[in-house]
Amino acid sequence: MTKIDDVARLAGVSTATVSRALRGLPTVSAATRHRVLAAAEQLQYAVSPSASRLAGGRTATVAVIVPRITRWFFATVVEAVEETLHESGYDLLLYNLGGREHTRQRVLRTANLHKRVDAVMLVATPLRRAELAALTVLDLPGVTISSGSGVPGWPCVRIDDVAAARTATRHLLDLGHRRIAHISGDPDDELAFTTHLDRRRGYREALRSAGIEPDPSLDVESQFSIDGGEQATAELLARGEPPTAIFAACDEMAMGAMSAVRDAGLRVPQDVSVIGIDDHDLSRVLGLSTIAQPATEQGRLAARILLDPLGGRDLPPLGGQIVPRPRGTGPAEPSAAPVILPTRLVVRDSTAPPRAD
Amino acid sequence: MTKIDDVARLAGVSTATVSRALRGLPTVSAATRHRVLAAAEQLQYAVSPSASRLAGGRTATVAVIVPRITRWFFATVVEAVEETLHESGYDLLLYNLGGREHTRQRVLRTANLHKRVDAVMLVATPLRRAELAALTVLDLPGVTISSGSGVPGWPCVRIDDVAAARTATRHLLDLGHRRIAHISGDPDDELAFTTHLDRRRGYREALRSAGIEPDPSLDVESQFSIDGGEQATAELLARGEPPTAIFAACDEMAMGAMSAVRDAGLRVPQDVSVIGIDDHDLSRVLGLSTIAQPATEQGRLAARILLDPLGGRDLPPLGGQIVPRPRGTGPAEPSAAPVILPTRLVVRDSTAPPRAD
DNA sequence: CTGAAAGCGCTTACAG
DNA sequence: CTGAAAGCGCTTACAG
Repeated sequence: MTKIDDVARLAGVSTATVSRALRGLPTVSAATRHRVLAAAEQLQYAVSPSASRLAGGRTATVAVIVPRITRWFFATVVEAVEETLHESGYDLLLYNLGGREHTRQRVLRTANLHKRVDAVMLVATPLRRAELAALTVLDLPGVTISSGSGVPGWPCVRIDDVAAARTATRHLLDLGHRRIAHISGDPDDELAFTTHLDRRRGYREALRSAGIEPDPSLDVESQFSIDGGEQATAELLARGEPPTAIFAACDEMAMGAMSAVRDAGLRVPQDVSVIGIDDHDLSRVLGLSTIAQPATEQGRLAARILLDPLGGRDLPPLGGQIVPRPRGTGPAEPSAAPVILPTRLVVRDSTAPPRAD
Repeated sequence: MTKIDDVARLAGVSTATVSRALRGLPTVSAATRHRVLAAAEQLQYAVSPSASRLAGGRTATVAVIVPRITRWFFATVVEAVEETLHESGYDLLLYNLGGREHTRQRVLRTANLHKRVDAVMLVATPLRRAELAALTVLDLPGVTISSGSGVPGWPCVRIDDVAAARTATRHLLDLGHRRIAHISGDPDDELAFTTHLDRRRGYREALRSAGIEPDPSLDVESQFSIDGGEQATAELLARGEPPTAIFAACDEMAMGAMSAVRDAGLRVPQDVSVIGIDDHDLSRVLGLSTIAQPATEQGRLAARILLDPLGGRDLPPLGGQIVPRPRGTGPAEPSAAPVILPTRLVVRDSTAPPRAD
């Protein structure tokens, strides 16, 4: 393979000049740059990332850590992040925790991230104390999306989960429901996934605002998945007097709920209304009412916030309609407020007034 | 940060010995290894990947290229690949083509992959001539999953798309359908995505075997997505005499088809039967009949086939029930036959005999 | 089994 | 605007 020396020789300049010209540094004359580019082109020269990283001290790589790439929200976020990162010349190292403890321990360790990436993006993965310490040692920049407890010094992009849950619950209340169940979060969740806690809080707040004391027997914990929603709902329907409406903590659970309601011989929404949070690709097809959250925008915005101080190539300046607050030019302030993106109630066919009996 | 010299000094050995001990090379005495490990532990030493890659000539990184990470099949494959790769100490660089031509040109170029990865995994992305040439120059090992035209010298893991489509169509024929429509693949597909061509072929073969000449007006092209399935079906139902059954090239299209059938005031399966291919997570919930394909197994197997000659760490030997043929110890033979994984007809509620009118 | 030394292929002060 | 030289932090023959 051709190396930088070959290009230097052909262009009749030093390797330092080749390096500068190829990276577009301003301190190269137009004529020289032109010759270097032509030589590199002719020789099909491609820089060695390892050598460049070792000498330059930056990897132009970001670690993106998600709980499960197969879930709608995470896949959608990653798709947006991938595009933004690659546009700016950054590589994306994907880590899928998959609920496996040993994976988590391997990934979120000083040794793994050290010198491997310039920054970390953590999606819906609140850190434990030891993990936080490991990252602190590295002093890496990073950004979190939808993470309960943020990382000190890292910006955070998210929605207001409490408000989203409140809106969903209120929609059911407005329709006249009083027995409103909630299905949510991993009970044995070692991973401290806090999203479902916020959503439960919003659910309870909305009920109390309506003068209803939350009924623990209408609050079932399960997995954040289709199967989880199905199981939780089956359990709910088996317990004495069934609810007239179910607020599921995410659309995938809501889909499982719809399925379980039908399996029990009941109809959605005539017998049981169902609402979720997300606006999953399939929610429209299923007629599922939901609180839409902007997954693509969260991914894109988080990636740009991350890249901004790193100085990505070809990155258009931050600003425009999606950024709700002005940002300084330096690194993010330690206690920067999270960037909250808006959600929106989408009413479809899965919610209706309770039967009048 | 602590470097290899620090560890060497503390352990009282040379850096060469530290390097060998840390990588588990056999030519280190137990006592020395022990001292080195203790020193590394004490200093919290983590090797610099860039330095190691530059000196060692291998990156321990694999590029995984998928059309769209947000689709069920690709997300599921990537999840399995990620686990297998990381278990073996390899990094996963994710590339999501996303149907964007410029992304594709950037990724599948000699310059991008050169020295960045040790191998490439190409999922459902048949290569064009120029791209093939670019990869050939690199002489990189690789593996393809579900790629129409393979890459010479690269093993391929896939299902038999023609047979899967034949089975789906035959299921509809067996139920008594005669007017069977097919909805499939991207018409303006610059990406040469050949999966839909194979599936169409299977559809036509099955019809002909049953003495039915395929009716072009029952064969509609669209996008490989929910929306695509919806549009194609709407179009189909608007054209004169509607079909009594629809075979969709993938489950996502089938879901769109179910939705469109209902939007047209018809019932599934009473008025129109629908079947897809995949066994998407949601297919069970939707009661969608389908041809199940093993996405996780394809990903895992392809990753292991890739890693086998590269010599991944901690990789259990290939073999066991999922590998249908014995493999040599050397690199894959140029003309190795594709590894075909089995599919399975799953009958649910979306297919039934046509109405007798 | 272990070490001294070269070398991997770049980038970065520094000097001019 | 450009070049000579050092250095990034490892691994790998080679020699012992």
